[in-house]
Parts: sequence; structure tokens; C-alpha cells
Amino acid sequence: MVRVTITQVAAHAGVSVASASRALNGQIASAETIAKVRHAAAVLGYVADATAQSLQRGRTNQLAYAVADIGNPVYVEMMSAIERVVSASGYRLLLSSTGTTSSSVDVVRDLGRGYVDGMILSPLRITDELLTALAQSPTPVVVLGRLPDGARLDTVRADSFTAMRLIVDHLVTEGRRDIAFVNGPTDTTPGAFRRDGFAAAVTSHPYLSTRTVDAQDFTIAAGYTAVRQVLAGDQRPDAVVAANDLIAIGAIRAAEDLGLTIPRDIAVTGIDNTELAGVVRPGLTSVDLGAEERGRVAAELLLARIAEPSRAAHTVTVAPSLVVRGSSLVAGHGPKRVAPALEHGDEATAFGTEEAAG
Amino acid sequence: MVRVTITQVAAHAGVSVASASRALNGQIASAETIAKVRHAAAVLGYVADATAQSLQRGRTNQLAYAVADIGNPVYVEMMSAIERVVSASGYRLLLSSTGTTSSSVDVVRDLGRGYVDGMILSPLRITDELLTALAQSPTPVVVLGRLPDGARLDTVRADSFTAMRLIVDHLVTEGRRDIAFVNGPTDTTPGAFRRDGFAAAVTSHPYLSTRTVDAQDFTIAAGYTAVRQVLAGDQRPDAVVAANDLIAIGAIRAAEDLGLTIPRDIAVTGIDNTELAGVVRPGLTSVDLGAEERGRVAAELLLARIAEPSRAAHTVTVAPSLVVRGSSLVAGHGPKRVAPALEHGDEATAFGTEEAAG
DNA sequence: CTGAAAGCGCTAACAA
DNA sequence: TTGTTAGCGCTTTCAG
Repeated sequence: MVRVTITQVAAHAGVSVASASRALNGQIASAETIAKVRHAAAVLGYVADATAQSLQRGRTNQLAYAVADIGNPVYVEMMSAIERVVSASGYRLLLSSTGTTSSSVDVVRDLGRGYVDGMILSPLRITDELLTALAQSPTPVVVLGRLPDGARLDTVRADSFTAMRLIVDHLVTEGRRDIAFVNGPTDTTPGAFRRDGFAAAVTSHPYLSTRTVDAQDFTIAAGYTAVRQVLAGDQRPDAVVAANDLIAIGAIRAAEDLGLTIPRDIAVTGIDNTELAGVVRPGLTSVDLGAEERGRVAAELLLARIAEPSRAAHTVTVAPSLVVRGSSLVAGHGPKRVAPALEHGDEATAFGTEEAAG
Repeated sequence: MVRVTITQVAAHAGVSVASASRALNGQIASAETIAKVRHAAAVLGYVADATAQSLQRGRTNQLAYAVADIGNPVYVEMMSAIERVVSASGYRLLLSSTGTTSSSVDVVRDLGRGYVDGMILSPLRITDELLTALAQSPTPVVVLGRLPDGARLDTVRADSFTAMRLIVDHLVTEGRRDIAFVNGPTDTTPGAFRRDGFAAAVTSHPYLSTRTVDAQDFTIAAGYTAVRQVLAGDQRPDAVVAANDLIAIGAIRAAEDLGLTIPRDIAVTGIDNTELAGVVRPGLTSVDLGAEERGRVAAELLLARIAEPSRAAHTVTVAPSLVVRGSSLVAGHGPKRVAPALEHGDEATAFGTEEAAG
């Protein structure tokens, strides 16, 4: 299995390399040349070298998805959606983990090496340093998450404010009056926005009693610990609003271990509507932030920017939807979904908002 | 942000491109040259172009992981492990989905394009066509799964026979005597080996009553459907052995919907010991096939082969371990793990077997 | 329509 | 130690 080059194909076909290249790429060439070259290529088992093509054409046909914590089901869901769009467009997908060795900033800086034509970045924290790196990046980057106003970048974001409002309103409707909000770290983008979203949602219900605890991170274990702490207090809340499904599952465990029954003694809600939400018992009421859709849209924005580098920066906000399951109900209604209508995995949903700027 | 090349760095530093290259790559060069070149590179913001380096050096520093169904937690777990090893060795990881557009065979054939230095392949079905493509591949491939004897390829595999034996023995110990085996499609590699493994495991217990159903695929929905069918029969089994955790969760749902209590009326077991197993109630007894370890070992084998292409083909078998949770117990013991000792996520486990051949 | 030649950006001989 | 030169394999002017 020795590497066969276009030079050998050309020689075998009795034409120049230029003709061979043209014939192979569907450029202008006589029928006879095409036939000879095709034949030679087939006989020799020729396949064009991707690296050489990349160098010559100035593009790699590769895109990257950079995320801190692959392993979190939400990011996997996004990645699947991205992969689908990307491979359908003839690109290969590269996975860059930003968690361990390198930070988001490093990853963005490394883009200068030109190993991909574009990147989708899901940063945990958005720092000034990162924004600078993004602004200077020679390769287009689409950011999943909320950027400061004025950042001229393609962005796809969830709507944490609406999400929190949906949850709080629902709990109020179900008669809950004392809500503990278990957030993740507030120095992360999701943590910060869920904190603010919760605060905003609560203002509509001044009679509510609320408190907030920050879990160490967005995991089951951290959720468990945080909720044990909350439930150890004097006054037990009648609802726990968790910042994501993993924390929520930790909350369910903690409540169970204290002999509480969900939802009778305490309601629990999550965010992300991952597969886990449908698997635990009682089913976990959760807000679907449209991970699949966000991934798909991000990939589409990236492809559009590559096709037209000078186009205006777009920001797409994906509308959340509440999926009600047993963990938050008083009596045993079945699961239902609250506005806007959106089935999990549904492909045909409209964008919440799209604004072009810059 | 215009692309700056080594030529410009050399000019700025007042040396030749060769000297610039040597200085940048830690080759032999005078201290003064190094200083000048480093300075020039810093001033101009130079970063070497990855594609040009690849073309020249003849390697891409990229490895690929090809899998049909990313989204299945097991493959995500493997991918994380692979990513860790790969990025620690300075390689980038590419994700090739073989499910939708292209088959495993296409993916392997495409390796001829030279866009990666090696690949880890997790094929759902191993066909002669695939074996041929693998044998002819110019780039090394490590296969996750069981290959026919005589295939001179690096392989990492789980031990389905031991896995099934652990489960069946456990259920027998717990007093179960009528076992329904709910497999996935038997024309897939896992399906075929789990079928054979179950058959073998059962022979040690001739007094057992058993039956087998094949679910449509390895999903919760398919498991649910298959188990509804099983439980509709005249004689209800006292245990369901599912071919993976997803099918097992479908089984739990089906049993619950028929008003059965797990494990009192019926025991349920899974395979893979995914995160889901610890999250459902009752906890799902499951065999850990060492996904994390298999991924890690596969990556290590690949790196070893790239370093030494002519070395003998290795086959590593990872030992399974049974993780007992509530879904299979008669009385309420806590969770426990049966031989060999292996904690979920444990990094420091020995290989079950390693044989070198070829 | 075809071939010769240049060159993508880089590294590695080879001489000097 | 350094610079000159030759490619890596391919695509693309530019003459013919």
C-alpha cells in the first residue's frame, strides 16, 4: 500500500499532471483525457492527498467544536447536531476539549495555525482575554453562549430569563411558595445568567420566599451536597429549582435520602431536559433550552460565515420550553409541555429571535 | 489579521527561512539567531501553518475516532477517554460519524486521503468488506470490537462471555430461575456476542428456564417494546437480562407500566454500567465492560503503532465487572461490585488479557 | 484543450 | 552554524 500521487496517475494516463488534475476535478478537459485519467486513477487506486489539497486550496475542510466538558449530555447533544450539519456539508469535525490541558483562550489562539476553517466554541467563562482572542482570530468562530453587547460575533444563545420564568411561574401555579435555587458556579456564563434569570423571575411573585445556594459545579455529586445543606436548614423549602438536570438529580437523591417524597414534600426542577430527565422517577420537570437546535444553528451560522466572510454578525436566541413531569406536580397529572410548543428532538422549530448587527 | 509566514519572520530577523525554521523548532542554531527569530516571530505574531507542516513532515498530528452512534453514553465515555490520551500526546481528535452518510467501510477507505495519522474504529458490524478495507488501509486502525481470528490488527475488546456469566450467576444466586434475555439486533457485533455469551452462561445452570427476544436496536424505546411483548406471554419470567443499559431501562418502564415491582416481581439487569444505571430507581444492576479503559487502551495501542509501525498486532481484552444495584436483589442489600474489583472511572486497572500476534 | 511552470508554507539535505 | 536549494502533492495561471 504505497502512496500513489497524481504524478503517477498522469504518467500512467500519458498526460500532464495539470490535465490529470483538471480531469479529476471536473474541470474543462476532453472526453478522452477524462477517460484515460479516470482509468489510470482507478487502476492505481489513486486518492488525492487531503493535506496537499488543503495547502494549495487554502482551506482544510475541517471545522472544530470546542467544549470544556464533553460528557455532559447537553454538550453531546449539541455535538451530534453539529456533526450532522457539518458532515452533510462535506466538512470533517474536530473535537477540542478545553477543559484539561488548554483553556478556551489557548484554543482560539491556536486557530492561527490554520488547521480548521472555522470553530464553534462553547466557553464556560467569557473573559476579556477570550474576547480579545476572538476578535483577533483569523478564522471564524461562532460562540455558543451570551456575549457582551457590541461583540461583533456570530452567537447562538439560550434564553435563561424566559427559562427561569417558565419554571418559577409553573411552581407558583402548582402552589409552591418557598423556593430554593441551587445554582452552579456563578463565575461561569450559565451560572451568572441563571442567577440573574431567577432573580428576575421571582420579582413577579413578591410573596415568594426564596434562597440561593451555589453548588461546586454542574454535577450530580455537587447538587447532592448543596441540597443536603439546604435541607438541613430550619425551614424546608417546598421546591428546589436546580440550574441543570445533573444538579436536579443530585437534589432528588438528597431529598430521598432524607425521607422526603417528591413531589409531595418537595418539588424539584431541572434545566436542559436531557435524556436523564425522562429516565429518573418521578420524571424530572425541566426546561428544554434547545441544545440540539442551538448546535444546528451554530453550525449553520458558521457555514454561512465561511461562505460569506464579510456578512453581518448574527445573534440567534433559541426559545426555551418547559417540559413538565412528575417531579413538580401536586397531583399526578401526566407530563406536558408549556409554550412554545417544541418536542424533544423536533427538527422543525423556528428561531426565537434573530438579530443581525455590525 | 493577515497570515504571516516564516518568510516574513526570516526577513524581519535578517536570516534565511531555513535558519528561522531551525530556530523555531529547537534545532541547532546560534543563540543570537534564536533570539532574533523569536523576537521577530513575537513581533509579527507568527504561528506556523499546520497544513504546510503536515505536508512537509508527512503527518497530520490528527487521529480519528469513528463510531456509528455518538449519543449512546458508552461511546461518549470511550470518546472522552480517547480524547484525553490523544490530546496529551499532542494530537487533535477528529470525530467521524459512520451512521448516517457513510459506512465504516467508506470511512476506512477515506483514510487513503491521509487526513489523519491513525484511526480508532468502533464498527457496529464487521463484514468481509470492512476487513478487506482494513487490511489495505495505509493508515493504522485500532478496532474496538471482536475481529475474526487471524486478522492482524490491533484490537481492544470487551469480554461478553464473562459478562453474561457474571450476570446469570448473580441472578441464579439471587434465586431467579426463569430468565428472559432481551438482546439487540444479532447481526451487530455486540448483539452476536451477547447472544452467544448468554447461551454459554446458561449451560452451567441446566435447571433454568430461558427465552430470548431481539429488540429492534439498542435503545430505550426498543427495549420497552420488546419487554412488553415478553411480559404479555403466559409465563412471566422472574428476571430480564438486557443487552445494554438502554434496553434495560426500557424494560424497567415496561414492567412498571404493567404494575410489576422491581426487583420483587421481576429482576432487571443491564450492560455497560453507564451513568444511567446509577440514576434510575431502583438502581440498575449492570456489567461494566470498561468503556473508559477500552477507549484509553485503544488510543495507547494506536500511538504505539504509529511510533513503531512494524510491531506485532496486539489484542487486549478488558475484564468486565458486575455492579450490583437494587434492580436484581431479593432483599434490600446495598450496591456492591463483584470480581474483578474495578471502580467506575478507576484509571488504574490492569488489562484482562493481552496477547501479541502476527 | 493541453502542458510547462509556479507556488501554497514549510522542513531538510547539502554545501559553504 | 548558516544559506541555498529542493521538494512534500496538489491546483492554477499562462502560453501554446
